[in-house]
This record gives sequence, C-alpha cells and structure tokens, in this order.
Amino acid sequence: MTVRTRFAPSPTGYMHIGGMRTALFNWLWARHNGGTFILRIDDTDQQRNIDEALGPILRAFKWLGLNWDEGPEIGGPYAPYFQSQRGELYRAAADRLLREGKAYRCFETKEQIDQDRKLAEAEKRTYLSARRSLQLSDTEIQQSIAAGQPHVVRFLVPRDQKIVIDDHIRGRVEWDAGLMADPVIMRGDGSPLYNFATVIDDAQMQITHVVRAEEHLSNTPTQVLLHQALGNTLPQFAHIPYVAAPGGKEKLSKRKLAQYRNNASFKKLCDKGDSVFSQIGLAGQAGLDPVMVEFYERVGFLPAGILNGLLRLGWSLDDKTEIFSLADAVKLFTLDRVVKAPAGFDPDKMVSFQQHWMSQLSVEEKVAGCLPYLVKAGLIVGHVSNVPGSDGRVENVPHETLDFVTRLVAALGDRIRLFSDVLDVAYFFKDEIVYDEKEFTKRVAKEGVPALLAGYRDRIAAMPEWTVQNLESALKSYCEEQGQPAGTLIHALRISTTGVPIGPGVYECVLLVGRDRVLARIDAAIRQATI
RNA sequence: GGCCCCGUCGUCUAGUUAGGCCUAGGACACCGGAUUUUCGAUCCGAUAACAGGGGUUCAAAUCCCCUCGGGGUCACCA
Repeated sequence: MTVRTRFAPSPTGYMHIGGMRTALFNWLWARHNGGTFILRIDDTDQQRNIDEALGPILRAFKWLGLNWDEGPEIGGPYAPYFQSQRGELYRAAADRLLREGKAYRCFETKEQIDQDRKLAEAEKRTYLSARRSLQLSDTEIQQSIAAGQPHVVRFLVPRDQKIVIDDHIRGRVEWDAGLMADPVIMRGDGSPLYNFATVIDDAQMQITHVVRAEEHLSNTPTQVLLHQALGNTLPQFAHIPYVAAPGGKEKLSKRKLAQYRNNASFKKLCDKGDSVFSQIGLAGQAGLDPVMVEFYERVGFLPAGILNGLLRLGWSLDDKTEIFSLADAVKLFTLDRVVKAPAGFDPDKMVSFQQHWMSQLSVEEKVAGCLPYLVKAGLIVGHVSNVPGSDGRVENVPHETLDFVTRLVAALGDRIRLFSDVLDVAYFFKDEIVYDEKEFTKRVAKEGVPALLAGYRDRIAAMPEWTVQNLESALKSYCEEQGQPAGTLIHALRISTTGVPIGPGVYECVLLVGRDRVLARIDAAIRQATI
C-alpha cells in the first residue's frame, strides 16, 4: 500500500506556523514511506479572491522546500483539488445517502433546534436531534421541496453504535454514537459542510493516513460514521497535539498576538521584526508576525532552521539528537515518536536552531542572503528580483560593493544569525555615524584620550599599508611609548570609527570603514571630545 | 456543563507499551566562570522537574484507584 497523506488548508491569506507543522508531519510521513503528499484546498466557504488568499500558503511551502505531488498548480489524478470545484461529488454522495435512508432532509428551523438544545441543557441531558422531519411522508417532503421550503441534509446517526479508532498517537479512542446529534452534511444552499466534504475527498483521493491537529479529534467519530455509511475503507488516523502559545497551554492563535508580547522571547522576535520591516519597507504589513510563516522568511530565517524547530516541536528521535536536516527527518520520522501533549512555541529555541544552520553556511551563501536586505534598506545599489520560493536574489551589484559586503560578512562571522542582522551594522555603509553618547563620554571625551587618538592617527596616516597586523602593532608600541594601557586607545578608536561599543575586532572595523573615512572620523571625534 | 484529550526542570523533551540500568538524561533560556581589552561565538560549571493522595510490589516516573489541574470540542466555521 502506498502511503498517501494530505494537508488541507483553507485559503485565509496567511500560513499559520502551527498549520505548517501539521503539514510538515504529513509531508515527512509521506516521504518517509516513499508515498504521496497531497495539497487540497478547503475553500467551501470562500468569498474572497482565492489566488490572493492562497498565495502566502503556497509561498510558505515553496520557501521551506516542501513540495506536493498533487494539488494546486500541478493537478493530479484526483483533480480538482479545490473543494469549491468538487460540488458534484458531494451532491452525488449526499443523494446516495438520502436514497439509502442514511441521511434525511431536515426542515426544522434554527429556532426550533436552538430551543431543543436549551431544553436538553436545562434537563441536563445530552442534546440529540429530535428528527421530526423523519415523520414526514414522501409526498409531504416533495411538496415542501416544491414549495421551496428551506432545508438541510442531515446524516442519520446510527445511535446503537460505538465508534473506536486506533489512533497512531493517542492509541484507542472510543465514542458512543448514542450521544451524537445528527450532523448537517449539506447546507440549505446545497454546499457541503467540512466534515462531509473531508470524508468524500479523503476517500476519493485514497488518503491512507489522516495526520491532523488534535482539535479535529472530536470530528473523527462523525467522519468515521460517514465513511462507514458510504462503504469506504477507513483511513488511519494520527492526531497530533496543537502548537501552544509561548509559555502557555492554549492553542497558538493570531488573535492573541498582543498577549504573547508579554512573553520575553516572543517580544524580542516581534521587536526584531518591527525594526527590520520598518527599514525594508514592510512596516505594518498584515500577517507579518511570529505566528505566521512568512514572518520568518521576511526577517531572514533559513528554511533549515524553521524546519528543524518545527520538527522538534512535538517530535523527538531519542534523548539527545536535536539537529536534523530535512533529509535526516525524512529518514527518521515516525508517527509513534510524536509527543502527546501540546508543545508551547518557544521563539528562543527557534532562534537557536536558526543559529546552528546559519553557522553551516559559507560566506558566499550568507552574502547572498544579506544582499536583499541591504538593497531594500537603500544601503547599497542593486536590483532585487522577487522570485517566489527563492525570495530576493540580488543582481547588478557593483563589484566593489559585492567585495565589500563579502569582507563585512566574513568579519561579522556568527554575529549574523538572521540575514537581516546585517542591517544592525548600517554604520559601515553610511558617511555619517551616530555616537553612542554614554560610550563616547566614557571612552573618548576623557582627559588625555583625544591627544592619544591624535598621535595614533598621525602614525597610521603615515603607514603605507593598512593591515590588521600593522594597525595592531602600531597601536601597541605607541601606547607603550606613551605609557598608556592599550585598552584606552582601542576603545576610543572603536567608538570614533563606528560610534558603538560592539562589533567585529577593532582593526577589522578600521579596515572596513576605510582609510579616508577613518582618518576623518578620528578628527571628528577629537573635535567633538574637546568642545 | 456533556464528550474527548493531556499532565516529567521556566521551555522543548528522554524515560511509561515489556517496573529495577533513573540518587530522572539531553537541549534551549537563565545565572556564574574562562576566553575575547568590545559585542557575539566558544569552552567549563551551577540552579532546576516525575501535579497530589492512596494502593500493588523486595522495588513505581513507569502498573491500579481516586482527586486536582490544563486543554480541545460541542455551528447551515474549517
């Protein structure tokens, strides 16, 4: 049997990080078994522009490198893969159930059903469908239909049954059909409900494993009953826990964003995003928050980092392995290693995986990732081509710029965790620098320091070739002559040339800033300090 | 409230199916130290958990019972 899994998002205009993990587990299970992964679009209930709403979802899959074997853009043997285009299938199935007496037309009004519900609640018993429409004769039903009386199709729950599944993750789970209300399967307007459409599609598309979030566990008895009524082979189920809010246990939700900001590591990520997006012209764009996959792409994460983080959120191999490439994951992933309890989303851990995968990159690869940010922030010139799936290839960058960025990225080393981190050192690209006031006062505007700086300036101005080694030995010997600790000058030099007390080695910084600008900046610092 | 799921360091988890190798292991974060005359990275170290209560057993995180807690879901949403 070929394993066939599916992920069935509804096109909402964004890709939720929790949904992405569900998709990943589906994809991995299919790939692990040499099976087929299907993308199916649940747009039964869709008014808006599908293309626009689907875009970010496909974009996320492409970015992460999770390809689908059947679905949008490529079709497949069970096309169409949009539920909105599969109406015939649902209607036919509903008609069949109706004919076989396994479903019925329900003419009861909403008010009446609400009332039944309230009554049941008041009497502390489980609400069950009253099934009044079942009393209607065929002629009465035909007359009502002819008269255009609104009605829905309900599935007639076989109340004498117990439903048992053997879930890959939860084990044996059991329900009593005698406690279930008759679910609506077709709306008054003839469109199907989710629980029905899913069953039809899963069966027709030959899905073998339904891997989905735990919140669907309560939909399962209805779907099992429906499958049985239709005579389908039951798929296997695996209900994975949902992804929980940072530091909490509730389901991660985009609506509670403001609340998550109380979490320190979540806030850190949000702030990072705010800062980056304001520099590259994406400020305030909807859907760019850490609940959404696109956030990570736009802020400069690596697919490998996100994939690794998502994988470890609710799955583990053993007691020590943390790092997995996608290829590793395909080899090693099994459903029985999925954890049962919901996993809180931890931005810090995400960043730490990211850090690891970034450290695996060559300087050239890092440069390629950083360039789009520099261009978009207007720090260098170049042309960014926005190809989906490989966002932000930069072309037409002048040689000397490329050279410079390469030297910079090499000097920055593992200070670059996200590609957008390169924006933190904008002072290497600008003529004007901004002093960190406190540091300037502490390190430069102090008795004797300007004079020391001035002396060193003269030495290096006369130096024929600037190298890390030359600059360093000149500084050391000069300080020795002056009877000053080298640290005093080193700090003063750093603040004078970059303005800030952080960054690569001070001589690297000097070389990066360049001869003319360094000399000018030292002069400016001396002037500033002696005012 | 009904039905269902889940409970191991702050967080992600290993260990639970087959009780002893668990004075509960790893990772992230935090804290301390070394190193780097900055920052980061790195290395070393520390703190830190079996929800509670009963049982069964020579032995319980693991098996049984009860309690408590958290969550999901109860639509002509998906």
